Amino acid sequence: MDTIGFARHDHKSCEQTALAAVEAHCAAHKLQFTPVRRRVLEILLSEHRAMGAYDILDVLRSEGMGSQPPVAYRALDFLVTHRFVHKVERLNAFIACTHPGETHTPAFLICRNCDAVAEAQAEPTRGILGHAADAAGFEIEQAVIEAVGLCPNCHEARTPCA
Amino acid sequence: MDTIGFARHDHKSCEQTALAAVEAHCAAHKLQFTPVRRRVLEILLSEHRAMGAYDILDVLRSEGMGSQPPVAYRALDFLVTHRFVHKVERLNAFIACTHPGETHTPAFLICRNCDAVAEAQAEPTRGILGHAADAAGFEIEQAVIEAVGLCPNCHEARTPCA
DNA sequence: TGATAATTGTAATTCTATAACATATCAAGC
DNA sequence: GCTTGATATGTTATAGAATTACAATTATCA
Repeated sequence: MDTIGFARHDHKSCEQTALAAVEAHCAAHKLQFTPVRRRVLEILLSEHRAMGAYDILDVLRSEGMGSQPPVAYRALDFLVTHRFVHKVERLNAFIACTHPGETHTPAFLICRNCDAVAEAQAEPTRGILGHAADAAGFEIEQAVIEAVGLCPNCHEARTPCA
Repeated sequence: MDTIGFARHDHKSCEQTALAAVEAHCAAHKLQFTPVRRRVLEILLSEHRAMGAYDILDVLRSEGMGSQPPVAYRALDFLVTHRFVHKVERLNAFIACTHPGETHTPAFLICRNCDAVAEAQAEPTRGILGHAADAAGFEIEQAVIEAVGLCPNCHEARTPCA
């Protein structure tokens, strides 16, 4: 329901809101929101799409902030650990969280045509998966939920008169 | 519910059943179930666990069936395309389907301690994810659903007197 | 049989991620 | 303020996963 999804919207404001939320969260939990970490988050927020670690690294490099993979991966580790950024397994890529700070289980809608990614919400411990896990005696700690398909824009483009 | 899951069971028979089902499906659909493809499936069925492409390649190599990555990846492509094998994105690994031939959306329960993987069932177009997709105008074609946590065996080992 | 498509073999490369170790910076107690 | 231990960064090298490109072979079917 809170899939802002594939619609265009005011980047600047969602970017600033997210950044402020992360800043607040770090301050509250005594986390070091260092320049590299901040910059990586800013890059992801401003691009507003899933980016590979090396794409991010290219930007960092061009800005003189470290040019070796571990620099990017370590910043991403921090951001992912604290749920400010999510990893999209299917794309081996990373995307800024659309509502950092809140606890949640992200689910992603990935367009196979344009690679756009929208973040939705899931509740893996409920529903069929939850029942299967219970039946198997499996304790779910974390879930990767990624749907691949066509986003509204690409879907429209392919079925002109539907 | 049909998570045979983490319990021990008769490998030999599930192996043969699956292989027969794949053979039948290929015959019925005029698919070329070539020696390499068959061998890769056999390896995955007999190991009965998620294996990396290079693990599989090592076995092929030791048997003189091709020693370069594309050999393994192409066989895996075929097997994944026809749903005889699934890719576990979280592990960059592949696992034989426990009920090939039937159309289904696999969901995986991955133990973070012993890397055991159980296949369960999901219905991504239903539930919260389905609603979110509908709301966003997104058409789900395929889904990756992977839960990470502790399997019954490892869970037990960690909480001795629970 | 001959033409076409599908599959396999092989070499090289690209993309993704981590290990290991040195250096620098931060945070807290003295 | 200084010391100390922990945390973070810089850098080199390497490991792991996957694909491109092209040649050679094998299957399929008219």
